[in-house]
Amino acid sequence: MGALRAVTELPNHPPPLEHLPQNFTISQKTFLNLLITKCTNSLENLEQAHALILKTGHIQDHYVAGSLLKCYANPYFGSLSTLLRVLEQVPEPNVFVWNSTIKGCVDLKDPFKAISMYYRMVFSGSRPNKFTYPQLFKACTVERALDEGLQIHSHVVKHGLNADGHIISAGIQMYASLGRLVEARNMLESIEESDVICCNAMIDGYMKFGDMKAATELFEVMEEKSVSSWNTMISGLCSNEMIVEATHYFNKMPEKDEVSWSAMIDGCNKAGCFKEAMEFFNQMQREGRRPSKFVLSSALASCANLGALDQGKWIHSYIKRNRIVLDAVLATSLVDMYAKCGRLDLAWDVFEKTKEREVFCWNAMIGGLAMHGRAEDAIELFLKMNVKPNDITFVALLNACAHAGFVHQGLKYFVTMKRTYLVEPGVEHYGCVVNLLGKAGYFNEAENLINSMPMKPNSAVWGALLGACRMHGNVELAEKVGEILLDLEGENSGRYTLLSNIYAKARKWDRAEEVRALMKERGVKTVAGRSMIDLKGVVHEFKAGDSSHPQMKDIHLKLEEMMQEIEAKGHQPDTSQVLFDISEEERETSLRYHSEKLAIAFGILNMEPGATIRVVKNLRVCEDCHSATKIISRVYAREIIVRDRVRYHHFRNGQCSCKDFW
DNA sequence: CTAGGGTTAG
Repeated sequence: MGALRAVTELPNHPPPLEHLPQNFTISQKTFLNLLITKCTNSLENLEQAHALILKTGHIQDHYVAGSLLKCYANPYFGSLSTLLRVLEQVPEPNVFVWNSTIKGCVDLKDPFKAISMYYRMVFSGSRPNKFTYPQLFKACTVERALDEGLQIHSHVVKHGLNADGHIISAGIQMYASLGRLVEARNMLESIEESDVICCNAMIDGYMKFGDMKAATELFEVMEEKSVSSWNTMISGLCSNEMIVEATHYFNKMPEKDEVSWSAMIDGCNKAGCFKEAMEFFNQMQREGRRPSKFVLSSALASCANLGALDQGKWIHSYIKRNRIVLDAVLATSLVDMYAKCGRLDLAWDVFEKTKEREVFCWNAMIGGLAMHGRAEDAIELFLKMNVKPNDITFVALLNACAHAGFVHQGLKYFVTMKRTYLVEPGVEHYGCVVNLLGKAGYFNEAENLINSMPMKPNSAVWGALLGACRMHGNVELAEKVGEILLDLEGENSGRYTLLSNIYAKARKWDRAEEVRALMKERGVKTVAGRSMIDLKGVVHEFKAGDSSHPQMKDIHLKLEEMMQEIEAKGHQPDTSQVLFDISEEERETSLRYHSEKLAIAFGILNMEPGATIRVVKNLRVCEDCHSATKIISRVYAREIIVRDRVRYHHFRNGQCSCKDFW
């Protein structure tokens, strides 16, 4: 503000004439320019500076006007409408003013506007330069606008700018992201000297389309590789689930930076290797490297998926200890971690303290409540949202309704999401509603909905219906849906398991056996059930049939004892489904227990009396385990929290929070 | 005169 007053007073207090520099107006302009670049901390200041610029006529100066435009492109309080209004105030914009406008449109998330501004620029006779095109290619990338991209490319060639690395790398990215790898490669070949960044962009493009061979070949022939080249390889390999190869590059690279660690840890997460991700995070600690917010956020995601509450808490305290700013993303990661580790209370603490809540943060909290079956709270929170909900929000909301059996509420939100909130329902929303209807036993309505979908129902939609058939023992429909599913997604072992279990429960043993035989015939491998439990910061993992855990003997003894105990208290073992989730080989060794029973026994064995046992399972719980766990919670006076693939089960005193509805 | 490119997070 002081600076503003000073400049306002400037014209009234000119320095003595003999000291007036010849370019006084220039220096005033420079001062103005400095002022507006320092004014970006609030819209109010910026508007005052803007008024001053208009009043003094400096808007005619392209240098000043360009800087002003840049300020209005600020993502915090900039807005496209003011940006464009400022442009209209600039007489005969020059190339710099146009470039600032184009970049502003891209930064303010209206890339098509950027392209149309370019056309206006060309039409007005301003000649684009090498600074114009990178932003335009970026705009085409975001909008997936191939036609415009081709035209812009031809302009680049026409202006003789097709040797500029900045432009070419943006062009490569555009073509590659649109799957036009040949065009991207041609662009790369068109520059004479090899440019590291262009090569990296090309490698990234190959990786995104799964062409690891081409990516590796290019990487090998590169004369000079930057750290980013290695990083690009690592994240590309990880996104193609090639963790071993990525690790190889990670270990081989001559120097690692922040991004290398982040790419490796997040890459493991993306490939579903959460334990490996944690190991890299721990390795990073051992090597004394300070994790960036990217790494912390990825590590929190690993904790969330592993149910590693202690580790997650440690990261939270690390963040506090080191006074790392809890930005919107990091706060959301924390909310998600706490919710997924079964601590809604702690998730809520973080959520409540987060000032600038973006839609992601709301989604994490609403999704967390949904997972725990707390539909009323999820709906209440949804109604308090002060930002526009997005598609994910409605997935969370509809799931909340489905978990709690709120059919009418769910249907209401399904209708209003489009009408009131202008969010177009996608196939996943239809899946949620099919799940909602099916679980409540409205099979006709669910089928009608599937038939009326504007898009082709995917396997998740049919899977939701099959799940409902299991709950209600609807064998006829299961048969029909199963056939569709095994056709649509013949490689997914879970579908065979579910269908076979439905038959088994209806005592149709021959049909159950047929499904199993079909699976074997098609060579589909079962996904082994795995349960994880976090003990003092170390995640222990159990698989049915895997006796590698050092305490396995004690665990089995404990389990035998537990089973006798609960059978005496009325638990009737249901063996019809127990054995199918594990592979043939394991079944022959006659293992009686699903992984979560092993994990629970381990917990009872090792944790202090009364401590809550938290288990995370990769599949859904079976009925036998569910009813056994209920009784265990009563007999052993333990709270047991099991997170399955879809939701939470909070067992306490012989009851489960899902009210046996899952 | 100013400015532009690749790899990492919810």
